[in-house]
Amino acid sequence: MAKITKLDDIVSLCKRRGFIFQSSEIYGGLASCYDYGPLGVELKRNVRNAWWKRVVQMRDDIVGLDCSILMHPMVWKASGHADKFADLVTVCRKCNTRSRVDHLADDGEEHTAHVRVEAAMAEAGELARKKCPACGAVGQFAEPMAFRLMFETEMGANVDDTMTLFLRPETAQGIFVNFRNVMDSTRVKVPFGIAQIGKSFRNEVTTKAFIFRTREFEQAELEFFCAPGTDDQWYEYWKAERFRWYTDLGIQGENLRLREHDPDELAHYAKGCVDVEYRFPFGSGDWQELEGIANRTDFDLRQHQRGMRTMNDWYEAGRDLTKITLKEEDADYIKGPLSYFNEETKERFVPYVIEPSAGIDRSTLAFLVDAYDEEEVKGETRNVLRFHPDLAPVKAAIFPLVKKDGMPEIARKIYDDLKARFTCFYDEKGAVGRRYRRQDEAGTPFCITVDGQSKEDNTVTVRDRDSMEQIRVGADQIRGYLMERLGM
RNA sequence: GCGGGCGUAGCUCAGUGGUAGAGCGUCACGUUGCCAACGUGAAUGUCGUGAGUUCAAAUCUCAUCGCCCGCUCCA
Repeated sequence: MAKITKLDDIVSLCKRRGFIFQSSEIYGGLASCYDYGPLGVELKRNVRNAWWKRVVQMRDDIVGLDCSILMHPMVWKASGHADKFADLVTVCRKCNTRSRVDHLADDGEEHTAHVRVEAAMAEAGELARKKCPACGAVGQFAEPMAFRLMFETEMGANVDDTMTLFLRPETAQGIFVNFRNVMDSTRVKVPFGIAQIGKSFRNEVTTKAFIFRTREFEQAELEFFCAPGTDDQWYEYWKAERFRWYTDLGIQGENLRLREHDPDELAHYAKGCVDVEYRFPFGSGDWQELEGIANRTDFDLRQHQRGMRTMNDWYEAGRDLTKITLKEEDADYIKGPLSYFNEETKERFVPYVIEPSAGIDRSTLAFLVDAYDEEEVKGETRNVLRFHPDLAPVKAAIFPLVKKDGMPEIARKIYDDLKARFTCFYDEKGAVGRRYRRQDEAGTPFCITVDGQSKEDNTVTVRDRDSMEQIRVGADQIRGYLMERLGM
């Protein structure tokens, strides 16, 4: 089995078959942005739907949400993004290595704790005595560059009355700020989860690697709220459950793994974090993150309780986020507005959160790469995408063997019937063998062919993508047959 | 942001100053009639973009955009 190993081959396949195009290509392209073509949009939608079905539809303890990309600026003050997503970076003039100012220490002693951007600014003045962690040169740093990791935009048509907003860098915060609303409207009880799929935006320092790291990307996030003390078991549960989702959809086990973060790698609020990683064929064949599953403790809800208490300061500071600091927590925070009351135990607490956060674009790429296969058939190379039926962009293609003798009419009728149930493709042009192979490269699981015999006994052939074997099925049973084989 | 490589048809690529090409794919017709068959014919190019040098630029120079690899970075 010859697997493609170069990213270029994948990019080429994606363009050739209409999965993924460079954004704004006729204008020379726009860095880090990609468009999904006719097959790609179906694939990506299927990935999204597979996630939603598993995480929301099939469960009675999780509900969905779809919140706006633009949110109140205070959301990002409370979450910490407004501070931390503005890291200062400097370059060592001697070795050209870039370092974050807040990562530098005197005489090169390393520390990785995040500090507020104001503090980093203050530190920037002291670069003269900082040591480059790469080459050891002291005081060779250039003027620090401020990286705004959140996209900014303005709301308001009247230029004199606009407010600067951020495009969300993650969908999770929209869930936290709607925690109260969902609680009040849906009669859910802890433990329960809120799930959301949507676009997020980050000004990544580096992008690259095709659609793996882009500045505009789609996330599928679940915030699963549980009682303190039960968080460890739910964390373990979601690790296993999320890993299984990928393998159930056909990712080969040897290309997938869970990687637990080291304690010093954890964000300050996280109690535990594990990545679901896939071995992508780019870079040095490195394992790359598809999804992170974190135990975020009660950090987020408590932060938003602090944010709610800070609103007056924000107004008084002329709505300038940079001029305020979050108010300290109420001593009685556990009874705050985002707390939960358990009727049975009569206990009130701020729920802990387990967060599985998956990248839809990354997963789509992984499913695409993993499904790709080449095999030798009679001296010819057959390219085939062995998608799981749930993910296949087109579920069945319907052909007349030849474009005459009434075969197209019968095939059309079958096509019209099937397309109401799932995505189908009709093709009557050229040799049937070529049509089969084209569908192989699109990953279509089944091809239905109407031939001479169809008119006599009302049967058609069903050709299997993976084995290339054909069987005859009654034309009036074809729908049920396919639905069953497709697991629908 | 640094270093290296690359950018010519939908894809893979050839083309080192003098008429823009090949294979594959696509389309049409014929033939065939179950696995990328064959025959004939056809369409498709801002040679990434812009400027410069030159009688003449895909080719030389500069700038710029984009992609890949390696650093760096990365909740």
